[in-house]
Amino acid sequence: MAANSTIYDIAAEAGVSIATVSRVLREEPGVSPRTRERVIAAISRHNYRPSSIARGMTSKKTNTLGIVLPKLLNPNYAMIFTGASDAARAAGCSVNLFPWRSIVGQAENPALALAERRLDGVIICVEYMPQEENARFLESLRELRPFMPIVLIGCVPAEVDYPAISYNMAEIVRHVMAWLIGLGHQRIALIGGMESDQDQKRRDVGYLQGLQDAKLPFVSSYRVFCGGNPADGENALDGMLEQLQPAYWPTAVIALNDLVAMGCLASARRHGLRVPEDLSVVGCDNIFCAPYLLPPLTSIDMHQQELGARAVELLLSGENKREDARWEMVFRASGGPCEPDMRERKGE
Amino acid sequence: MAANSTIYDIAAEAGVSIATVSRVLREEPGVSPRTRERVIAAISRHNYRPSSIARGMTSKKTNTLGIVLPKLLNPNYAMIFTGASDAARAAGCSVNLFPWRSIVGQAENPALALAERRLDGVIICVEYMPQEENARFLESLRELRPFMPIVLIGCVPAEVDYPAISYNMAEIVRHVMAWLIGLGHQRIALIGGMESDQDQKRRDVGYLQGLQDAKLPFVSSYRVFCGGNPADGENALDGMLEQLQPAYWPTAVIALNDLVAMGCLASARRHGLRVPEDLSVVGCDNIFCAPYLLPPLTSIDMHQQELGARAVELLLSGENKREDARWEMVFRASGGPCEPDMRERKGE
DNA sequence: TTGTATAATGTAAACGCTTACAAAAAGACA
DNA sequence: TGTCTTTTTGTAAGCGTTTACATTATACAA
Repeated sequence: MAANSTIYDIAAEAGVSIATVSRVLREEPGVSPRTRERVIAAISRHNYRPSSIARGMTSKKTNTLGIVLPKLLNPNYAMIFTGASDAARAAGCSVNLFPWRSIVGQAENPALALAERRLDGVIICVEYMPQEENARFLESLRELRPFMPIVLIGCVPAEVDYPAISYNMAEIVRHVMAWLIGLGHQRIALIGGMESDQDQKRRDVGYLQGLQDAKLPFVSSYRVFCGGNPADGENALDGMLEQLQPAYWPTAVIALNDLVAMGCLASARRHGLRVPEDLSVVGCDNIFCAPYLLPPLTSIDMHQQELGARAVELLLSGENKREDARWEMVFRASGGPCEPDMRERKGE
Repeated sequence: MAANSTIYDIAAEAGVSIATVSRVLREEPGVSPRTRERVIAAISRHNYRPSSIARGMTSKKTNTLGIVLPKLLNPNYAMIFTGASDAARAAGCSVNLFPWRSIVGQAENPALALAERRLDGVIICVEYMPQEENARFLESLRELRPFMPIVLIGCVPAEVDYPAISYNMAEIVRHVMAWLIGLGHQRIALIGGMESDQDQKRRDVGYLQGLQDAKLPFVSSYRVFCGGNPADGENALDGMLEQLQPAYWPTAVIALNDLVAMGCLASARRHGLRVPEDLSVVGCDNIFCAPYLLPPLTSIDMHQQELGARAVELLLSGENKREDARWEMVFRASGGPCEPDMRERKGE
């Protein structure tokens, strides 16, 4: 009746040796039908389940993958996790989530926190990691690498030689810039991201390229660093608008992600700006609430569940290759053509 | 240099026995300072980390808790997870997430999927579980219980004798009903939840009590079962509105959760209903986007992070007691007084 | 010096499995 | 019937720790 009986109990009960029980457990051939039946009966009588701990001990496999994510409260990462978890389950593994903070809080060798779990592999999302910690982490990952397959997810610099599913934020932002500029926008703000963060560096590159492509000047007031939550976006846009004459207000903003974009919508509304007529807003990640905001949010869909799933597949394949993540722009009402600007005429 | 060296390697390197290394590892007293130092040096030279697998083998502790949640894509559960994860970390444990589907998909004894992991305890969120599967699951939990501490989270019926942090959805819905009725609403809809789901049963009770308290009739059209996503809420309200004469449209809806409420907002908007003037909407869970919807959503804050944290504490305390979850109503623009109803006058 | 208490270290078994190898049983065939 | 295969089953070692217990070193008193 015990869910915690051992293989010995089952063997005794069925009148066989533990090797035979083990064979039945692992569905190995070479067990006579009669014996197999007796063993199965004993197993179900005891509600027996082999200990994954003991199994891991001998087989050196834990059937467990790890995934390191910044935080789950952003639905973006919940999607990645879900995709990874589903794919792993299909392959007979489960996925352990390591919030970024929990492992980087560790001593001088953060990745060792992963090492002691003896995972069969680990997926690491390198987004949002502050530069310095990121560097330390990648450094300590080097120690881990010989013993645990690793796959990176995110805006992974070309020189980082790990298997990865990566996307190029520079390219994405440049694309959005071109689109906005094509709609007539000339004053475009880039909001969010920590200055020190890797992804952000790439976003900046794309932003500057976008301006350059259209021979637009770089205006430093249009470039604001901030955290990744709605309140951060709200404060950031508030600050920008309050610092500038209305005549110089941007006509479009590209937000770090949809959360920041949500904050921008709120700030715009509070400042009497209509979206998209007075201000176009573009977010990123296409989280579930994007279509339900007012106006619905134009965003970049990063296909996060697929991303998570592909990371698992790459991890299990053992190949050391880099793949590109899929992404696409989802057009909704919050992004639109630059309208004739009343403010400009009013403002002297 | 190897992150996967064993205690023997360290012992050899430091010229001591494995017992001594083990003592240093576990910071036991009774190791001379000189020896300790040598061992520590060897450990860091090798980047050695004791295998948690092997540790679990002897110590019978895995320092790992499990948490079973319906899904992470609803920020509600991401919050619970985050709270639990943080609290667990503070206690030196990590938390494994088991999506509900992944464990209920199992054979006839779902809880055994948890058993084989030899977790130090497991938190189970019983929300949304379809009645039949829920029953099977609780049944199989009985087998697990003698060997693994269990804490339930959710609308746990009084007769279920498990340690739990529970909330009474009947009470909450009744409270919301009283509030809406106090604002003059007479036609109140209850939208969402699966008919078979335990929580939903309690919501129904609260709804009926609320009507009874105010001597209002029960109108079956105002009662719609549906899934928990925005699209479900949208379809559900669409269906209700299309089925009824505008004169009989509800003036308020109580939604299963904020996702469903989001869908209701969209449906209302599409039907030309102003919120809250024509239709008040109340959600549940107070997810991060609730304040950013238009109008901002009145919701029930379930203090989910705290809930998760308390579940962990209860689990680790080993006490078999039931605690009440905290909750409070958060008033925002989507819920308001019942306005003189133009529709009623227009409709013949 | 010897003896005794205490601190430091070592030995070996155990945890619950897997697996290589050995042994026994069952068939096949002469 | 006996011999040789083939199938089935069992034995024992090993995985990397912890831990009870044994042993040795050290300190101190007599």
